[in-house]
Amino acid sequence: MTVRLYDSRTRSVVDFVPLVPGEVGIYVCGPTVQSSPHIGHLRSALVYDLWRRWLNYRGYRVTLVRNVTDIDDKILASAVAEGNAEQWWALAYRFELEFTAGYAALGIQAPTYEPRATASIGQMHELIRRLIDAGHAYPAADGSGDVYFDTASWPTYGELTRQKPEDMAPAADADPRGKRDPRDFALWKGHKPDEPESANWPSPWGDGRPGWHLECSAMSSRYLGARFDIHGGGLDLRFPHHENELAQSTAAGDDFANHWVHNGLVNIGGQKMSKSLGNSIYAADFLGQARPLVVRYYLGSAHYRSTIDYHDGALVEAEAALERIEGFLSRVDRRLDGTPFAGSGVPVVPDAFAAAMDDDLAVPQALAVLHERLREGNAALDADDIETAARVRGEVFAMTNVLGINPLEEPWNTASADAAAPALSRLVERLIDDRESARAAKDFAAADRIRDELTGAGIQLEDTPNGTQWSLA
RNA sequence: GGUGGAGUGGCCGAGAGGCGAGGCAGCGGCCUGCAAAGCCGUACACGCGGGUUCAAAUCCCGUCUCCACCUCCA
Repeated sequence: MTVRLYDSRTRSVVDFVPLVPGEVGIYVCGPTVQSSPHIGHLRSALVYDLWRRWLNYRGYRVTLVRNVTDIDDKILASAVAEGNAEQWWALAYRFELEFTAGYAALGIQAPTYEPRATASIGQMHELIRRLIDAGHAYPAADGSGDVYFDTASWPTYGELTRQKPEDMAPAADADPRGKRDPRDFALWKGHKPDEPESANWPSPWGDGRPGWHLECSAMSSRYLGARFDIHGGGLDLRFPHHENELAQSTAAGDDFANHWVHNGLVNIGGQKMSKSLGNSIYAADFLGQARPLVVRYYLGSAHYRSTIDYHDGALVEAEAALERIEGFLSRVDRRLDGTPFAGSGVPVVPDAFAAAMDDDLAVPQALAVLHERLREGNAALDADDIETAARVRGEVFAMTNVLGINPLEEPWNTASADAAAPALSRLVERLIDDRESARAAKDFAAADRIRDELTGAGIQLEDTPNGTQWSLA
């Protein structure tokens, strides 16, 4: 079984062959922490969480690096905005915490390393040095302290996005400053008088701060080496960000990423979320509309390269699908309890599921396998074939664990931690007993009254051959 | 202008030459005192116009519409 992935550079699905057998290094562009996370940010992080979990399941030891861009024009602009008493670094950290909380809510595993741009200034300087020495970068002639990458000096510039430099729309650069060519981009930005002193680092080319693209080149090689397996990020980062990363790293002599992976974006009403349109759905609001597990199911259920177009009702549908999973698991565990089949069963994923996941992480098809198994398991329970039910339980466990949506595992299993639970249980069971007595006496009006009362309190009843079950709605 | 991507049934969302993924919603049935859950069955489809083929949602030609990137962006 070989994992295959779509490499956006070659625009083809290729067999994934790790540089070091059994190990995978992945670098993902994380957010610029300048404002609150929206659901697109969550989706992006979730995509690489799924890649990581699947590669783990396939036996690879995965090193996942996701950076935090904690300095950039907008962060500094916010910090010096009129009436704002917050330091830029405090603002950056405040939003970083929001991102971390959003990731954690969705059960996204923390990256192996999560470096901040401002902690790798030395590595960036070293990279600039190499680029200047190689003739691919130059300090601006205007004495600004800026250092630019010389795109004209790099013949393959544009290869990642298949663009010819001469075809690129004339860069409407607001401030060409000391650039030799509008397409050149800043590696180092000289300090400006209106920017805070705390955002100013000494460098051989003048005091200043790093350009955006440079950090990812510096940090990926710092944590994963000059050559690593997979570079990921949002589709919107392909140009200019990833194109520039590729140019500066390879021009400096690094082999850089073996494969490029790009995740699709989240649209609202057919359009990308953007501040100017004011159509962003923020993570905190979204998580308030449904259980985090439901949000994870929803954002993770589309293929990672597809655009997700959010629509009203999407979370309700995801909730229903998830309840099918939860329904089977609680049903099967009730039936297996006390039998030799109690327990998780063998947590192995079905072949069809594995084949789907191997095929460029085809989660939609993998979910189809999961739902087919749920039907098989439910049918087995209907037929009281507990051996089959137990086998399916193991498969469902394995599949949902890989997808991070197993309701019985961390971080979703929150039941029983509540001290009030035993008291509630006792009261509900007492009412169920009363209802049973009424039913036995054919007093269905009384029985239904009890059920209605419980329903009104948010408690669902289900009559099964093994007695009445209850659950919180 | 350049570079990519997308148009699938009431909705979401896969697939990519031939047994109509899967989910949600619908309809019929089984089960149930009635429900719920579950199971079984079932209708509805591939933007438009041509073409290739025994066979096309899938290939080819043309055409329409939408989206993304080329400017900070997951």
